[in-house]
Amino acid sequence: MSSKLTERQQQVLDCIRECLADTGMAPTRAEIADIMGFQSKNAASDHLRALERKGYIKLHSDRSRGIQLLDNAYWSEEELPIVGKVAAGVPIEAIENVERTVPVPQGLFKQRPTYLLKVQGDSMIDAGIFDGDLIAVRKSNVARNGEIVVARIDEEVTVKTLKLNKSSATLLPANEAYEPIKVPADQLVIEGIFVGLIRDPNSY
Amino acid sequence: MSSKLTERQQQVLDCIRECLADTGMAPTRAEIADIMGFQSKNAASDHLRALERKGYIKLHSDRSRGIQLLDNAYWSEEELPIVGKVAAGVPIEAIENVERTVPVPQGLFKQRPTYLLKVQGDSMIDAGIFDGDLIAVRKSNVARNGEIVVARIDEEVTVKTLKLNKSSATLLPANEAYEPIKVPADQLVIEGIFVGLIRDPNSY
DNA sequence: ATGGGTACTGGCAATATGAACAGTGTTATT
DNA sequence: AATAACACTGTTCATATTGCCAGTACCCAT
Repeated sequence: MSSKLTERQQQVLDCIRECLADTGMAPTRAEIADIMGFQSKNAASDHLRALERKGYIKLHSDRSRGIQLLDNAYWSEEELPIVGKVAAGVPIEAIENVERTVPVPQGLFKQRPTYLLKVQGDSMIDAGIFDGDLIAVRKSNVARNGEIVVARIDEEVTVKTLKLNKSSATLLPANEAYEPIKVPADQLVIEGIFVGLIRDPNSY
Repeated sequence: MSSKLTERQQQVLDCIRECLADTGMAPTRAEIADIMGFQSKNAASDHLRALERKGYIKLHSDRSRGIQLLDNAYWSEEELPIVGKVAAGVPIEAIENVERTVPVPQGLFKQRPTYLLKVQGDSMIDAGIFDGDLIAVRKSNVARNGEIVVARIDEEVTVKTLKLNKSSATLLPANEAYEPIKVPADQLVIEGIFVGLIRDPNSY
């Protein structure tokens, strides 16, 4: 259907999306020009016409901010992949690991998740994260003290609470049966931050 | 927080929601007046100012269509109401109790929830249901043994695991600090069944 | 080499829109 | 009886915004 966008057009589309997410209003041509760094409003106009021609937006003529996003329901739902059993050495975002996708609406969680991870094991049971739960993860390689993170140590991925010391980090389980894991700061790879949880008691 | 709306103001708010859902654009004062049947744009202006004062919308001055819906997501489709503190005697689905709505996509949970309930207290903590969690509830007046239910005893609403005996029922908490509640079958009112859980660690 | 799509600058006119001001009438509260 | 909030009509003015025309320049496929 919708033909491919050029890099610039994609940037303009992203810019519109951001405005929408930010203020709830579509931008004016002048605002787009301002954000994108154009000297002329008409540059934005041209891009908008291109985006409409390619089927990504609908322009309501003579209406202020009359830009309507089409195709992907950006503002109703976003399909997030569920990353399942993570094989050793495979990056967590590898497509091979995607079991299925689940629609997660924007704004369900304060922080927007990048993907979902199916929890295995009960090491975070005292934090209310159970085996089989889906956790919403925002991809990030940094995290703050006390946050629940998805971390990788030696090709293994776990969910733990992050405790930061001066030169090392500790991954804290939430289950007495498990021991805290102390990791030198340079061996720890943060994959993402826990931003939400979804549990379905009827799931299989 | 946000004070109560008059009927007219509610209608104007609905009108804005519809415009947003329909075209992706907030309406102008003239459009509101047109839809609502006002002869004067200023009638719409007055209502908008009232809505802003009461905390339902944000008006961006001097911007066309500068109406931003606050708190809840603007594009209502599969929005489920969050039922908060349930006052004694008030039916759980009373409109007065609706704090806000959250978009929940169909298919997120195996069983489709009817509403969301914000959990208060830690009586189900061992079942991974924490204070502040949102639980998705399917309205039902029957439940099977072992299911986690939303039940009402003497005008009070609680979330517990249901244990059915011959002539009575027991509501089982998941916290050692709480005692099981034995209820004659005819005094127990099932409000709904626990069908899912949503947790946002960043929610205030 | 020619035409079309992309990616802009710059400017102008028409209109869409918000804001402010001056009123009228009703209802609820003090 | 006075005050405030509500629910409007009607008008004017400033400015926000769109739409369009005229150019320039680059790249790609015929």
